Amino acid sequence: MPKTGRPTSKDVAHAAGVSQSTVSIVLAGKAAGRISDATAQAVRQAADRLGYRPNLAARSLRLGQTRTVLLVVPTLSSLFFGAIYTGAARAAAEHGFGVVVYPWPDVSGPARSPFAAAHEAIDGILASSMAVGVLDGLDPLPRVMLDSDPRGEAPTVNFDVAEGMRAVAAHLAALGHRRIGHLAAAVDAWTFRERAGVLSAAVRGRPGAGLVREFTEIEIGAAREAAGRLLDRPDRPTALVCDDDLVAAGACKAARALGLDVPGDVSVTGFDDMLLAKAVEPELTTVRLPAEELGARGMAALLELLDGRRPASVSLPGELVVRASTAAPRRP
Amino acid sequence: MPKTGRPTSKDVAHAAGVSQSTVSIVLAGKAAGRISDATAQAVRQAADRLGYRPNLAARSLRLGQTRTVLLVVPTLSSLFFGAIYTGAARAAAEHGFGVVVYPWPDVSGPARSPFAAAHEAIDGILASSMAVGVLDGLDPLPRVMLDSDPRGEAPTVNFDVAEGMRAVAAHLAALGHRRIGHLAAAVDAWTFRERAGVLSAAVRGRPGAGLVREFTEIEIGAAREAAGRLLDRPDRPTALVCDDDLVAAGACKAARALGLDVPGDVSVTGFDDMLLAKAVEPELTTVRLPAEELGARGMAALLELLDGRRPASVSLPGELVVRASTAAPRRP
DNA sequence: CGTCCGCCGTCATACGTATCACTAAAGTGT
DNA sequence: ACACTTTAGTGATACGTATGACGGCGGACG
Repeated sequence: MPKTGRPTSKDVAHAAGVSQSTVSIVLAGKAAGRISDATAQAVRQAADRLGYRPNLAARSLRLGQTRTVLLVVPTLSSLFFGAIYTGAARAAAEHGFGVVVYPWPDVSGPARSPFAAAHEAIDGILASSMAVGVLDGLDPLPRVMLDSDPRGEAPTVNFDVAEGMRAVAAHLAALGHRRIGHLAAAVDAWTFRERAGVLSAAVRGRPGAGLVREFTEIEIGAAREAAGRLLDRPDRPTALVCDDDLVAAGACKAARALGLDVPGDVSVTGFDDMLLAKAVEPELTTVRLPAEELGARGMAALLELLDGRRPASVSLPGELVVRASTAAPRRP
Repeated sequence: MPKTGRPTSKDVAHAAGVSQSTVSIVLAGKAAGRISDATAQAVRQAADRLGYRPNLAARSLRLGQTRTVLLVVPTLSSLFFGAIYTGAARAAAEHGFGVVVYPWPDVSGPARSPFAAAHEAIDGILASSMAVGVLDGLDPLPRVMLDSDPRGEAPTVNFDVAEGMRAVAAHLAALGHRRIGHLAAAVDAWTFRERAGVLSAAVRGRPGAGLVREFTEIEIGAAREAAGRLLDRPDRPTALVCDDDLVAAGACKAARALGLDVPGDVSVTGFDDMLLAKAVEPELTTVRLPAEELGARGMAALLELLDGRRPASVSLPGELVVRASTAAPRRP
């Protein structure tokens, strides 16, 4: 009967002339003081020769843990969440963990089957605040929240959007802008509420300054329309603060459509500093959010949590990047 | 001793007053003719009440399959591959399969551990042609290639880039362009070789037409430089054909930097029609590639393969989308 | 009345791993 | 020489599931 399928630890044991237990011990790196160097060498060689790799299902069953965590994000068709994934996956890999990602609601079929499927085989959850709805009714697995309200029960890893937004406001104030428009994301998430609150406060704090706000989906057409409404006002803002680079790109388009120059007639700022910010014309003044680092730090916190420790909540600074889309207003 | 951990099928059996086997049979949907309806009902109710969900590790161990497939792409920090993932994950979810994604080389640590980790627990591989290098030395798992040379051994699901590129060439020819520049992706992949070959042939087929080519990374700065080299030539092309929308955005920037108007002085075409194409100014004439559908069809093919059938290779048509970045040349 | 058959369900087992409890042999100290 | 420790390794078992081989219990049929 010819051998079929992948070699098991028993096969390795047979090949090396030892017991399966020994193989397990050696390959787990626990040979020190229990197995002689010679035997350990022989086992490793046999494993190598046979191309042995442990069966993860068996290991998971035995250990009661999967060394896999779930990442919940609204979508992966987005550079921002793609970067978060990349950072999270890298950090996880360094600790021998895998990441399965559940984009919600992108993949939500009629049933919640895809999530259910993923959910059975995970040890913990790393979730974006924007996907919080899907987390209801799940097992109380260890959980870390990304860019979410720090007052929640779970540890959080955040961007310091308040500081970023304050920097934007200060930058525009220094240029002499007094009528500010805010293109706010029509998404119910802590980060956007925070941005709106901080911007309002900053503008209110300056005598003679005013703020008007429109909400928009994070989509180019919608952003363009919303920006159009803002720019159509009799007291047209001289600067448009946008919650996202893509929205800012839409705002630039709206301005151009009205015959306005950016930044000559109206300044525009973005948020995120993804690839898009340098691809559009003019290049966007924006707040750089280190999304990949957010993912990595979030994963690190989750792994700490799984390890029984209590990770501290983290807040990553955003950095104002001044490019070509902001300037002093012509007629303040 | 208080119950700890998740309920098992044994717990359900106990609660329903039947054996564990019966629970397994009922919940697998194989009750017909073997278990009475009354008993089946009782089992299902007990399972529901306890919140039972099967342990996937145990199931995988028993069945020798994981109902999980691996998606290999160069990166997820890209709208294009993000869309492929989304399509693939949706198709997989419909069949109760999970997807674990391995972005390569984004997450490649010093060791190939992250991949190895993922690899142990999968039934098949769906791989982008641009990540082909990482596939060497793996178990001969069922495999479907995305956008790859159809002459390979594995089934492929492709874009018909030849047809798309021919449409671009015809569009530019109809506008009166004769000196064509090609900003080709400096990536060794079938799809780009195909594009270059088709464009060369199309231009060669028209008397009096000429083609110059520069290679570039798919990155905005590099694209800008390469486009600059093309536009600096004494016989400056009147149209720039780009292998990617991002490259096209770079080309537009280079043109503007030289004081050239797009499309007045030079036409530019992109490829992919991702979000970027409508965010830049002018909006790009490009070839729409249905990336999400590619992912979905690829996954469907892989699932067929896992089911023992032999999936047919597929070629998805790309569609020319004419927007504002192309026009007749001023001085042909 | 004996036998056979369909129905309903249980028993036992194996998947591959990690680990606890144990043993046999060799070394150590007095 | 004896008790004791250290070294090197083995045996047995459990994790939770799916399934092939059985078994009891009616009713139907000859």
